[in-house]
Amino acid sequence: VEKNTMYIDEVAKRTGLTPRTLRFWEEKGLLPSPARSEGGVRMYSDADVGRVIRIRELRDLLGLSLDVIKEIMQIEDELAQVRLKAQQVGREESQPYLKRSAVILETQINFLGDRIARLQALQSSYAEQLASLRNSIADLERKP
Amino acid sequence: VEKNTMYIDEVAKRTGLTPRTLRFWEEKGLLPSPARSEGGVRMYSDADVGRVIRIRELRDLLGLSLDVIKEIMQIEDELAQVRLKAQQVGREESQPYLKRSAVILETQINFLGDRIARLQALQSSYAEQLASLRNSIADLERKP
DNA sequence: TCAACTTTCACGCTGCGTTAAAGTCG
DNA sequence: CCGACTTTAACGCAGCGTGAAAGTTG
Repeated sequence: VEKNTMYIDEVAKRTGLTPRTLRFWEEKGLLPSPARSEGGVRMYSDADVGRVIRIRELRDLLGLSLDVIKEIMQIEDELAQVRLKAQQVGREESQPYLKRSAVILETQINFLGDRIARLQALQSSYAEQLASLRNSIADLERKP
Repeated sequence: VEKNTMYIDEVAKRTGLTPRTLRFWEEKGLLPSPARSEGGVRMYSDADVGRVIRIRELRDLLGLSLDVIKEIMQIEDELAQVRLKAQQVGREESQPYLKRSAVILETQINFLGDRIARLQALQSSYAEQLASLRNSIADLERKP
């Protein structure tokens, strides 16, 4: 089912969200106002869906507030713009933008690394408890 | 500064939360009602602080709702109780509880593994973009 | 025309932040 | 008695869920 224009309910199903959430995100400036039909019904493209999925990841995986996500998305949009212009416009002009973008990406990567490490620590502590539990269970089974 | 009894503000500083949040969690049944002074002021122990930190991890790292966290904490409390009784009470009686606890721990471990994998995927995508960006920057520096 | 969607309000719930007013601690 | 902290109570805000009432789509 590969359509490049769809109703809000289709977007909701593809992203695992609700129409209400999509309208709310649009209202808050996280999503651009999509095209409208003659009667005023929202019509979405596949690109729109991609953006929704990106935002959902930032919310669910990182638990960021919508305000913070909005900033990140604006930075990513700006980054994409800069990279396009870097090929058309002059070299020296675009370089500082590229370096700024690199710094932003590094920050994100470090932030993710920290998160991952802490989750792994939590997982290890659970794994230890599980191993200890299994020993207790095994003891019980040896001497009934 | 190792006290085993302290005011709510000290707990707040140690956990990085606010007194309001601690009182709210207590009200919602996440934290047990702590001891009170003569005048009715809450007095916390180091053990209380440990519980707060555990809850904070579940909220920040996993983004779970307070209701879900409450269930998890109750399960962990029950697990601790069962493991204590398993040494006193009969063997056959405690075994099913231990096995149920093991299943719960496995579920948590798998959930964490999934989270970690998705975060690593996100990190990889950022790393790729960063590498690509650095290529562009290097190109600009070679032909000024 | 009819079912199944859509639209814009608008109120409700969670998880606290933030005063306000009064009491406790040292 | 005083300043810093505490108490309960209450309203406010974000991020939606959940209808209600009316229009659009096929």
